[in-house]
Amino acid sequence: MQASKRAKDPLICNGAALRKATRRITQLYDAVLAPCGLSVSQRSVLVHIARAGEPTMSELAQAMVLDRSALAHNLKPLQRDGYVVVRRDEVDGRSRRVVLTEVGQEKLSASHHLWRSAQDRFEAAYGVERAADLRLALAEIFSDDFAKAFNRARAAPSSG
Amino acid sequence: MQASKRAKDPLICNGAALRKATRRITQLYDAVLAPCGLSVSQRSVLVHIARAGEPTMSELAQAMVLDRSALAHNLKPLQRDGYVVVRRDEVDGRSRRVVLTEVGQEKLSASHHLWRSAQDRFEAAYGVERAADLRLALAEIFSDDFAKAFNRARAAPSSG
DNA sequence: CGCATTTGCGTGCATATGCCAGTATCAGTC
DNA sequence: GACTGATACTGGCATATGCACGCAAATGCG
Repeated sequence: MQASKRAKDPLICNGAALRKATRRITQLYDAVLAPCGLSVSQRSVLVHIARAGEPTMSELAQAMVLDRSALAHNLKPLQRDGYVVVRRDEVDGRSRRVVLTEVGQEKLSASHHLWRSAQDRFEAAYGVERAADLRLALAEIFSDDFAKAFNRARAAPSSG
Repeated sequence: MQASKRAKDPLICNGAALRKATRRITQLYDAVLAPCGLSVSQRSVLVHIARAGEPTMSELAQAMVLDRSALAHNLKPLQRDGYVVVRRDEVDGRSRRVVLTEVGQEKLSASHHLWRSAQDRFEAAYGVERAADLRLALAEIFSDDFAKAFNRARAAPSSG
């Protein structure tokens, strides 16, 4: 009956399960973050920029496990709202560096307590330790090494 | 690596981690599924329809943890390609029932070995048991009960 | 220095996802 | 049987995501 019982079923797609969980968590976090006007997705971009300093488009896309063109699209609303600016790299004219503006930094700071609230709620429901373990598992999965291992792994000869 | 060490950091957003892992897995699975012309997302819709029989839009959306309007949009390419049809419910004229066509069933069957290949690769890299545990964790997270627990867990006291 | 290749991005198109407003339909009331 | 409220769905708008293709700039080669 329960979906949780069925989840052990090897016929359940890992990708579909991941997508469903992501949709749910995005909804829950977005609802909590709503008052500050940032979505989880948008806040994640600002966090990654702040973490990296002034990354190029490629560096930022790589860090976010995001397609370059998708990143370019995602930056548009953030540029429009004045949270980030993109400028040509001084050394390599092909590269663009993404920079967090003052307004963007303030917005990010202002979003922190709301994000913390959402995170706390998640961990109250799921468990602090379990959440940390989950993040570790997810970090392994989205790592470049994992993608390499996936692509190296030949499909197991199905019994038939 | 540092990335995996940092994942334990309580300042890492669970939502962002989930989104990154989902983007990665979607890319990996989609690449394997490409020959059959279905994406993980599209195949997941067909799987859920097959599993449910002839669900209404609401039932299908609920099962997929997907917004009703999002589901309606997602069905359009599948209708256009003749994999599903949507018809009014005989009893309740407001409801629409989503039905898998012959072509849709064949497409789903044809995609199975490709999906199995992707799933096997994932589990070769991540571990069969660990994958089953992950699906269980994800199923817990996207369950309605979890959403209720999340929404109950409020730090701020409600006036009433 | 001039040209072919490589590299870093942006654009256009298609799909994915969600919110809100509007429409159609059903159930209950008088 | 018309009015009222609830329910199921659709459409419009905005963002998210990725692929194919084209542009601009750096690099390698003669």
